[in-house]
Parts: sequence; structure tokens; C-alpha cells
Amino acid sequence: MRILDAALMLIADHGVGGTSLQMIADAVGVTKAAVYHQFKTKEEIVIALTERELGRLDDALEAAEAEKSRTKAREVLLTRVIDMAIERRRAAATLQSDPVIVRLLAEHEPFQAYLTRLYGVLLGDASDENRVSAAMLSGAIGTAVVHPLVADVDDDELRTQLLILTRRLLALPE
Amino acid sequence: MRILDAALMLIADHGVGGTSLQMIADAVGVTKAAVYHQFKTKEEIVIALTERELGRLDDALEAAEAEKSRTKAREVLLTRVIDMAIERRRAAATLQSDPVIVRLLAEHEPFQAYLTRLYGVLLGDASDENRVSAAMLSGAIGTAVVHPLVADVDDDELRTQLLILTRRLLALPE
Amino acid sequence: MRILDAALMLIADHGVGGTSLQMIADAVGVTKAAVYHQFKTKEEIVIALTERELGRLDDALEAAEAEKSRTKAREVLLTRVIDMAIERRRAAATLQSDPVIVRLLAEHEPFQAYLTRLYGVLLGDASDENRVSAAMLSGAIGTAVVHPLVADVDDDELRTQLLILTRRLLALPE
Amino acid sequence: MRILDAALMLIADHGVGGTSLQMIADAVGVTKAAVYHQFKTKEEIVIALTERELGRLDDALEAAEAEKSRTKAREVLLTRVIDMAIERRRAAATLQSDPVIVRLLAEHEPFQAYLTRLYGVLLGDASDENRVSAAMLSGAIGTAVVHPLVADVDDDELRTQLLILTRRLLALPE
DNA sequence: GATGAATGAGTGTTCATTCAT
DNA sequence: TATGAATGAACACTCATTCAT
Repeated sequence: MRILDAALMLIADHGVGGTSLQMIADAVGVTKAAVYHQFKTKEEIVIALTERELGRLDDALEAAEAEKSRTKAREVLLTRVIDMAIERRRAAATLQSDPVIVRLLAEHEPFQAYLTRLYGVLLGDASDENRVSAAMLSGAIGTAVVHPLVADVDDDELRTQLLILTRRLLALPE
Repeated sequence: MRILDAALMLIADHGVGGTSLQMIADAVGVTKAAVYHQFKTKEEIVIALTERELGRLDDALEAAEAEKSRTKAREVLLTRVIDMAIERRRAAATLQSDPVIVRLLAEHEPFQAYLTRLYGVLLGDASDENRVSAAMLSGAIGTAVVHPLVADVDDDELRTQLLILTRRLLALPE
Repeated sequence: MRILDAALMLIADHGVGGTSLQMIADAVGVTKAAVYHQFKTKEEIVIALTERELGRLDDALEAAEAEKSRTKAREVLLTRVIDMAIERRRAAATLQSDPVIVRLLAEHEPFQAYLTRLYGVLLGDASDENRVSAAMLSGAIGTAVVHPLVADVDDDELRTQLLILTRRLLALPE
Repeated sequence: MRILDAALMLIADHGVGGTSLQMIADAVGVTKAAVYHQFKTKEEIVIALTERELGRLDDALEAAEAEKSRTKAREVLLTRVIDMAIERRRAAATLQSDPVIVRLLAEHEPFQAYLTRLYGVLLGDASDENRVSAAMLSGAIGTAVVHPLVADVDDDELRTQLLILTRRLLALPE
């Protein structure tokens, strides 16, 4: 959907609060009213957007949940998360840290459920160490891919390093 | 300054774009015009705010730069960063990821210089591995302290774990 | 357009700087936002307004430019200018002397071109005498029609006198 | 008074409505409050300003009123008006046409009286022709000196031409 | 004399949203 | 499906003005 594409890019650049429906409509090349024809409110756009991005993990999440070994499950999921973050470098950080989206993730029921599943796989057991390392990972990957320090690291190298460092952080065998 | 305190909390909750001057003025208990008497624009508030928070690292940064050993320097700085992030759990993430502040950090000259110093200590050498691990750390700490997964981990335990995991990520001796 | 009508009257009374969009919207009986739907900025209103008033000279200007005799051309144009000034006594002066409009006339390209045509006809040749008399005329007519001294001179008499005096000023045969 | 000087120049450029006390204070290099120490309101500044400029005609007005011959009286006054307009080219037009000042001249008692004296001399008798020609003159001189058409006519030549044209308009012997 | 801090009302402009067509 | 016109509320910011110091 072109509206969601445009909205995602704009939100990545200006945040949800800094992105107006006018900007989205202009980017798509239609009128505001046309946007409203497809989404009843601005929030609905943000939800659809987040749903779509989160949905990209569906396959990996299901595969991970099907794994018997927790360690293997984590690996499957993390690899996919890293791939996704690299594919969509610009959007990755914002979606995880924009206050509006954060609030949405915390309050919108379906997201809650999805995140619970996600954390379930990510966590292994719920020891403090695991909880903290999972929390670190959550932000680290999204933030890392857009960080100025890695602006000129190419995608493949970045992917390799992220995998290594992630395993190290989780004390997985390298 | 009470204005900056109020602004920081509001921005942590709603992002820069979601925080209006009216909200700030109301939180302080004065009129919008009174806020404008002290800051000529909204951006000026955000700059002052960011400057103040960043300034809390001054001591540690100077101490780190005075260290001969790069490894020791990194430790000094990281310890302080972790302490700060825990002290100001709510604000930590937003300040690092709000698009408005990110843009500010990238475009406002004095911030550029400060960040260069910061990364200089954090990086050690500029190998790809180091660059990626430093980038991960930048976001990881800020994000971790506000992550729902660690909401009920107490400050001391969180601090201990963050130190351990950070050393692990950077392959420092534990 | 009702917005332009209202704006013209208000600007005639209070000047551009003293006329707010709220005043214009109130006069038309719509909201400010409705005004903004048709004009993107206040300046755009002022431009449209000035364009429209200036446009009333189009016919006379074209007719004048088609004349072979310079003297005849001036007469055609001046007669129309006087008629217009009398028709729209209130607005005439402000449009020629409000600093905002003056700046607009000087900086907005299309106005520049139009005024050059206008002065081309008005000037005849570019002797100093002609330049000064044309400059005097420009303001004199607009100012005269709203001057308190002539407040109780009726339109027809005023028109007759303006024609006589204008010819005298330009040393045209009466 | 430096405040009045600054205010006059600013008003000439932006009109009364477009000139704020902040602008005036900035131009003088003091605070708004300091301006308020000398003038209780903005209107008071405009009044003082207009009074001061109008006052420059005092000598000529008195001399003119002392003349027995009406014709001579007009000449004395007009010569002075022309001199003043040329001396203060920029301010001349605004003071005569800014709607705020126009309203002030019409409503502020002392100005009414002064203008009545001025018109008394200017008019000669109150025939329609005289009234219209005096009205034209009022605006013509002020407007002419700032008109783009005469921007590169030097002061002396402009003065000469204005005198000639003025006499012609009033049917005085050249 | 001059300042800094404050205010309430206003500025131009944009917001998300609605609705008749 | 899409539009254009409209709205009320909010936005960042400036206004003229006051007052304690």
C-alpha cells in the first residue's frame, strides 16, 4: 500500500508527531480526503504500519516457536530480526522508539500479544540476566543500523558483525 | 531550570513533536509567553535540554580522555553512561532516538564536536567490529533501561547486569 | 470573490499590517481555516487583491498601447485611472501607499512588468520633468479622492476637476 | 530623540501596523521597558512622531499666515513642504497615507486644528477646483519623492521640478 | 532612567477530521 | 474512489502592556 510506504518513510524521518496527514497525502500524490477514505484516523495508519512491519517477523516467529531447542529458536528469530533491520535501516529505529508507537505497542491489545510471543522466544528463561540482555538487544539492533558510526559500513559486513555481537551478548556459542 | 525539567519529562513521554509549549508552560505553571521570555524558540529549549543532559557526561569524558589505557578509558565512560541511563530511566531512550533530537545532534555544531569526542573514547580503534559494537551500545543502554522486559528489575540489579553485558559485548575482561 | 472584497475594504481601513485573517474571516462569515483553504498565506491574499485591482486597468492599458499618438494614449489611460480611483475611493490610496503593498509591487515579478507597461504609457518620454510629473500623478489621484478636503465634493465634479488638473499638470491641451 | 528617529524609519519601511515596540527598542539598542519609560503607549510614540514632523512646518506656517497676499502665503508654505519632503524622502509618503496615522490626524484634536490652519493657507478660497487641487498636492508631493520613477533624479533637480509642477497645478505664475 | 520577568490576547498557520458531491 | 470546502482546536510565536526592582 503506497500510503503506508510513504507514511513509514516520513515517520522514520520526522517521527509520528512530526508527520501530518497532509505530508503523507502529498508524498503519495493524493488529497487528504483520499487518505481518509482508506484509514479512518491517523492512528489507524500508524497501527497498520506497525502491524505490517511487525508481520514481517511472522514466518520466523512461527518457525522459532516450532523449534524444540530454545537456543535454536532464539537464533532463528534473531537472524530474521537482524535481516529486517538491515533491509529497512531507516525505519528500524523509529518504529522501536517513537513515543507514540511505543505507547501503541504497550496499549493496543493485538500488539501486546504479539510482543509477548516475541519476548517468549527471545528470553529463553526469565532470569534477570536474560531479561536485561533481551532488553538491550531489542533496542541495540534497531539503533545500530542507523547509527552514524556505521553509516559507511556496508550491509553484509554490518550483518555479519551484528550476528557475532548478538551471539556474544547472549553468550551463545559463536 | 524548571522549564527544562518539565520539558524533559514531557518529551520523554510524548516526543518532541508531541510536546507543545502550552504543555510545558502548564507543567511549570506559567504562561507560554513566560517560557518564550527565556527561550526564543522551541528548538532552543530542546537544544538547552540536550546540552544539559549531555553535559552530565563531562566529568567522565574528561577523566576518560586523561586515561592512558584505552580500555580503562572506555570503562570509565561506559560506567558513567550506564549510571546516567539508570538515574534518568525515562528520558534516556527518547533523547537518543527522537527524530528531532537525532537531527539536532547531527546538525548542531557543538553537539557534533561533543559526540566526536564521545565516540573517540568509546571506539578504541575504528575497526568495523568496534564501530558496530559501539553503535549497538549507544542505543542498547538507553533502550534497555525503559524496556518493559526490565520494568520490574531494580536499579542496582539492572546496573550490575548492564555492566556485565556491556563488557561482554565489548570483549572486555569481566 | 467575497474574501477579496472583504479584505480590500478592511485593508483600505486598517492597512495590511492592521488587517488580520480573523478580521477577514469574520467579515466574510467563515472560519480562518476556510480562508486558508483558498489562499495559502496572507501575502497571497494581498497579491490576489492587488492583481485584481490592477487588472481593472487592463482594457485601458491595452487600448492605450494600441494608440499611435502618445498624447492620446496617456489620455486614455489617465481617464481610466481617474474613473477607477473615483469608483473605489476608499481603496485607492491604501493600495498605492501601504508599505506592504508597495514592497510587493516592487518585488513581485508580474507586478514589476505591469507597472513598467503602465509607466511606459504614462511617461511619454523619460525627461526629468516627465518623470516627476508622472510620479506626482501616481500618488496624487489616489490620495486626492480620499482626502478630507474633497469629502463633500460629489463624484462627477471631482472627476471633472481631476481631469482638468491632470491635463494641466501634464501640460496637455485642455 | 533617538526613539522617535528609529520609529520614524521603521514606520516608513513597515507601516505603523508592521512596526512593533520590540523592533523600535532593538533599533535604539534598549529594552522595550525603557521605551515604555518615555512613552506610555505605542500610540503616544506615533503621535509624538507625527507632531514632530508636522512641527517642522511651524515656521513656514506662521510666516505664511502673516502674509497679506494669499498667493504669496501659499508659495511660502508649499516651498517649505517640498523642501521637507525632499529632506526626508523615505518618511514623507508613509506619514501621509498610513491608515493609522491618517486616522490619528483625523481624530486627534490638536492635529485637526493644525491641519485646518494648513489647509486654510493652502486653499486660498474654497472653490471646488481649489479643494481638489489642494487635495492632489497633499498626496502628490509626499508620494512623488519616494516614487521609483524618480529614484535616480537628484534632490536639486527634483526640487526644481516639484516647484514648477506645483505652480502649474495651482495655476500660479511660473 | 532602565531592566527582566511576566501576562493575556492576538498573530499567521497547520492540525486531524467531516461531509456533500 | 476521490475530491474540495469547511471546521474547531491547536500550533509556535509576537503583541502591547505592566510592574517590582
